[in-house]
Amino acid sequence: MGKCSLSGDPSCDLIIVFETLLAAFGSQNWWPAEGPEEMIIGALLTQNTTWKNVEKALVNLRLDQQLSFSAIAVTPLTELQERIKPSGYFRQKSERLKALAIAVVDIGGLSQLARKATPDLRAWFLVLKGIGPETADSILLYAFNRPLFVIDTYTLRVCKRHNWLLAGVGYAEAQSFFIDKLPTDSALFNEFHALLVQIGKNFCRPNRPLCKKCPLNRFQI
DNA sequence: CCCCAGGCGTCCA
DNA sequence: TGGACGCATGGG
Repeated sequence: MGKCSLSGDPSCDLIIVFETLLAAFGSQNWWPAEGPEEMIIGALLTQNTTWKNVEKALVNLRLDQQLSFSAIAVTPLTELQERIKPSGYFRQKSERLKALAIAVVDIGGLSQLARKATPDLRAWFLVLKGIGPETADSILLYAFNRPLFVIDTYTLRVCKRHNWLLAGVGYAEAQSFFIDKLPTDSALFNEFHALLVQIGKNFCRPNRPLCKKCPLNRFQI
């Protein structure tokens, strides 16, 4: 329990924010996927895209027995495009997803990847086109159980709306804001991020003033 | 009609 | 190094 870095009030700790969110929304049990491969595929498809549209693409892939890297690695690009079309950017995403699948297959699967990735697992993913910091951290946290805090548009928006972070703050600084104040705990990071998405969806619409009903209002500066 | 969604790569100053 | 812009479908 660090001292309060949110507002100067020692009672106002990020852990208290977490407890408040957990009480408001309950355990989220993320990521919504059957296994690590499905999780990673979903992570790529959900970039700047609603999860509802991603689910349609995942259904298409599942029905065609294509919800695995081994299948995607050898599927024709045009077929892959048809399956993932509902999740948008299908030309870009199909190329990137197939390249990722081939890379994973080449290294011998996810368990081999976890052992052999150099210089480390995060860097291995970041080299691939279409995998940036958020997608890489999501994969590490939700597929590999590594304690990295994921920063997405919801998280950034919530932090800035409540004045925890300044408007210009980017990914790395926002990530430090959380990991520097929290115990290194992948289960905590997992649940916390999922809860921040919930608060973002429900009480933090873009280009709008602070929502009066937001459960986090007592943590403002 | 508008804006938005669980980003990222490229380009340009 | 950082801010615009394109990518694309589907929903409110």
